[in-house]
Amino acid sequence: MKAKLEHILRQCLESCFETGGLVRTPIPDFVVEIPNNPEHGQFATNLPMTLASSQKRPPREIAGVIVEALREKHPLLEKVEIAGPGFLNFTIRLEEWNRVLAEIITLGPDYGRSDLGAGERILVEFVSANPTGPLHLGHGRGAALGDSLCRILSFCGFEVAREFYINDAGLQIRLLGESIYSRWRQRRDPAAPFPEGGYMGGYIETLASEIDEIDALDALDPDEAVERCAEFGRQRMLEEIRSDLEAFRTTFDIWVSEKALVASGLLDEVLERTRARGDLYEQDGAWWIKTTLFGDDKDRVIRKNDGQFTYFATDIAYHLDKWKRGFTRAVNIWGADHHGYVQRVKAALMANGLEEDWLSVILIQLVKLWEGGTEIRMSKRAGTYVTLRELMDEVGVDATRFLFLVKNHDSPLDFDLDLARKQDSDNPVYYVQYAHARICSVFRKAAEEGMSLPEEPLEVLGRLELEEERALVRFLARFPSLLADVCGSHEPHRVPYYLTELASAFHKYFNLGTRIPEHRIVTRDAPRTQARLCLAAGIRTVLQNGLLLLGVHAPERM
RNA sequence: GCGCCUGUAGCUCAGUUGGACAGAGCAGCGGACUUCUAAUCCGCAGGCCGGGGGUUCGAAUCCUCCCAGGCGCGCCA
Repeated sequence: MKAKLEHILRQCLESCFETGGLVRTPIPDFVVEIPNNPEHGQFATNLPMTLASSQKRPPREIAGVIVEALREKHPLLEKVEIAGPGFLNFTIRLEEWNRVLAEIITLGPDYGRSDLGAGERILVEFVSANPTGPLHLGHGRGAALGDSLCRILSFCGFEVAREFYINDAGLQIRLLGESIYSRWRQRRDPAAPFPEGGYMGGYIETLASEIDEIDALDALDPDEAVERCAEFGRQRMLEEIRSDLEAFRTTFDIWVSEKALVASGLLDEVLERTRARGDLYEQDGAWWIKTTLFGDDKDRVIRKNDGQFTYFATDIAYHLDKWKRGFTRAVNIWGADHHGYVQRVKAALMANGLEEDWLSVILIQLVKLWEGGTEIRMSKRAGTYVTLRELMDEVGVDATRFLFLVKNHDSPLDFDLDLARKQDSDNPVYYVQYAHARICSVFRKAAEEGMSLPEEPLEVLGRLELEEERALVRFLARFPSLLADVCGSHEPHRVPYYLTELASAFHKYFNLGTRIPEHRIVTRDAPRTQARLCLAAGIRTVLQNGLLLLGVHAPERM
């Protein structure tokens, strides 16, 4: 509806230009929005004010010209008013709103789907954990965010690829191997040394006993044995990560191995190209890339003086590989502790001829865990951290995902275990789910009374006479533009907020019937009941579609 | 020291990309079940939007300077 209105306004301006009512100028950026104050209409625009300077006329006068031009056409509009310093306030005809509701019922699971992305190919890389240990809460937050964003983008017509980058080339994997090998040796010789900075978690011991059963490490020299342990650990941890993510309802299309990437020779190609452009130089026996040419604060080493490539080098190669695979845009979801790398990666990509905004990086802040009013401190090195798996087992996937998604990614998240465990309405996920279950229950009741949805919703929707009902219809109409906004802002947290607000409006409406029987959905008045069932069906559809985009179930009973 | 993020009710956070009088949930107090599910709803109370200055018709939102907190500033990965 908002998009329609914007379109109408543009058309209207064009006709004002043609008739000479307004001087032809470029159309400025203006907004159509839903005012907080209902007295300001169902929609409002600041268009006249944005035109004031180029037209050299007072906003209210311009508004008058526009209103005059609108008056003739557009059956959509019930009322247009000039208000305040030069706003236009719109009221849409009731029939139009009812048409939207009828459409929601027809579209069902497709309501909100769009071709906004026009098939644009976009690569979303997220989680990308080192396969050196189980996933922790930070990964969970990234998984929920990335997965939900992907669901929304593809619902809106983007062709999305979900990718997990496996950091399996560096010293971390070697250290994993050493840690496992050490634990294996300690099974016989408790005095065997444990590597400095090694992985302390109990899962290392599990891996050690697993490998003991299938592999004769005794027969190998230590170096080979560590190698074997590393490969075994990598493999097992990847399996575990993959199955944990699947349990978390997060799947990936592509798993890229850093090791394979390094072996592919792409790195040499990148270096050659960078050298050819003159953005590579040697100093102190190392190779440097001139990232300062593209907004970085200092140049960066990509090959150390010992001949080893830095992590940064493979990162550049990796991102160029994404580009070569034909994606017109890339989104990375990183922990906020990596923010220092954003500019240098972008700089390196620009040095290779890419546009700066080809890559956008979403940084997610830390997750802190709270229980009984105190913070549970976690340390990966010491192996004292709560895993995503434990959290899922403890509070369930629905609550975990919802609580991760409900906050903006750039503010730190306090995860309250006590709250997450609660099976009541304090827990926002149940509040929303309950609204859905309640509607399902209403339909069961209606069926008992022999009532169901009408064949032709438009014939009965005129019976939605309560202001609460009409406001609900208008609220449902916002869903598509909400999703469009999320595609642009990469802020899925707006969806749970919207759903919570919708659930609240529904619960409020439902409760009208507890005092006044005529306000119940199912009454003896058949046409009115049918109209209200339409409304309930519309709400149910939006709740279902919205929850699905969050990866949260919509239960029929609770 | 430099860079990024954050600062809104006692607590946790929204705030439609600069709009009209600042919102919600929890916590507190007081109410509503012979019901389509009370996992719900209604009412009361609670604010110098960290602070100062600026930009304009208009600022929680943009600029600038402070203050406080988090994170990052390796030829580590």
